[in-house]
Amino acid sequence: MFHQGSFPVAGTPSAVSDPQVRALLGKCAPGAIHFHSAGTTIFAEGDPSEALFLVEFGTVRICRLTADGRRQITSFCHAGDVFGLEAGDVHASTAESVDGAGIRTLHPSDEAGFARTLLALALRRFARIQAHLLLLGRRNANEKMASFLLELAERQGGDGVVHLPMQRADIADYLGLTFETVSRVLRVFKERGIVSLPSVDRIMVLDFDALDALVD
Amino acid sequence: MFHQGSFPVAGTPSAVSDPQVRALLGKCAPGAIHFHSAGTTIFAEGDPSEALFLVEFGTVRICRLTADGRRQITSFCHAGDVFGLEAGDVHASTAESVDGAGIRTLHPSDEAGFARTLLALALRRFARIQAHLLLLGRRNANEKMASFLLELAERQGGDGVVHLPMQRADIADYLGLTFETVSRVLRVFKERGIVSLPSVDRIMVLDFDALDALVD
DNA sequence: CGACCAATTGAATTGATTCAAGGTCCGTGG
DNA sequence: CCACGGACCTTGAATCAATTCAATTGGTCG
Repeated sequence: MFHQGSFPVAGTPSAVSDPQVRALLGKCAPGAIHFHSAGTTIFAEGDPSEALFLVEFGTVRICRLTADGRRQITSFCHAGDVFGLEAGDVHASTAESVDGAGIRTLHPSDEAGFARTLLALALRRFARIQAHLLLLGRRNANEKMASFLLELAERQGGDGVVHLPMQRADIADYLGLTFETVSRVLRVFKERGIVSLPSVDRIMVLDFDALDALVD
Repeated sequence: MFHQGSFPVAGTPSAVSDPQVRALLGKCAPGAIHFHSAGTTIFAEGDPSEALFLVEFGTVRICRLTADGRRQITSFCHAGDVFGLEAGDVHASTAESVDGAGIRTLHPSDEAGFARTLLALALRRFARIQAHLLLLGRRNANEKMASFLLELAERQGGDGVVHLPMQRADIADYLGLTFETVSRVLRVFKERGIVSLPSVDRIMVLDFDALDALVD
């Protein structure tokens, strides 16, 4: 079993394919990689914002809570994603490891051109979040789930077998649903022959067209 | 009645109080102000993204549509707000005048430091949108409406009389509701003595604490 | 095996929507 | 000046999608 909490691991060089993130790495003092075991907090709402974070492996959820405990996950960050960028000097969201994640801390070495690199990243994130607004505000449970599966499938780039590093409650809080509804929608998809569910954390997409039809 | 469409008006200097926007203005060639009458499009999804826009007066809605016509308004922009910033070279959203708006076009004169200024703006917008995600995903109709009223009230900075430049359908599409629900929630607020409704486009907030209690 | 946590499934409930009238406001033209 | 038309808003009743509540099943670890 994984050790609890966060601890440093070997600082192997990042193999990041995204050119924008590579550009960012070139402008940062690369920190050590820390391992955060499943469920642990990387930073919390209100913590001072001092660095950026790069996901080396694993999955991170970025979330916010209402006073009475309802949670909204604003994004999942996978290997190669950068998170922790904030408008102010404290974090507005909490970042938690979903499944055991290796996180590299990036301390910006203040150069010219750094803002430009960061801007590109921020704008890209911005675009994704705007798409998520449409999903949360105007799509039903089936459409939300279809969108989520396609997002993961594209991200993982594979043959159609999608790995779910997060549990049902996380998916629910990302899509603005309950975990029971997530479960029910998956069953409906299975009954319709759109997916099969070889195990609880893997989904095999059999009919991409059906999912595409749902999202648009 | 207003002339249809967009036409130039006198290029009086902007009186913008926000320091970040002022900084941006200093790094841009200030374009002319165009007047866009109510309901007209400033730019549409897919249009090439070539400039930034500053709201001089009036209100602008930024929105996205699903294929079957459902609409999500991602933000309202009021006087002093900048919009039109995009990750790619085309607009991902549509911008429309809500009530007749004066819009100044800003062409970035490419200087050092421009990215930094823009980054600050983008991050601020980013923070607001993230808050909106929580609202759309995890709040009920009353809480959404309370949040919206407080947002407008703060923006207008006044005594508690809030002006609504947009109609019910716009509010609904911003909050992920139907216009009927917006209407009903306002009635409930009135019945509870939280607001009074002197006219259809003005809301007088009588009990800010009640609204605060709803949003958090 | 037994305990525990996650996921599934069913049944009842409910918050918001849909559908359908009315009502209000405002500008236009007789 | 008032009647008319149209756009927007309000309100009510019925419906429905998703939630809530409650078991039950499945999987994992000590």
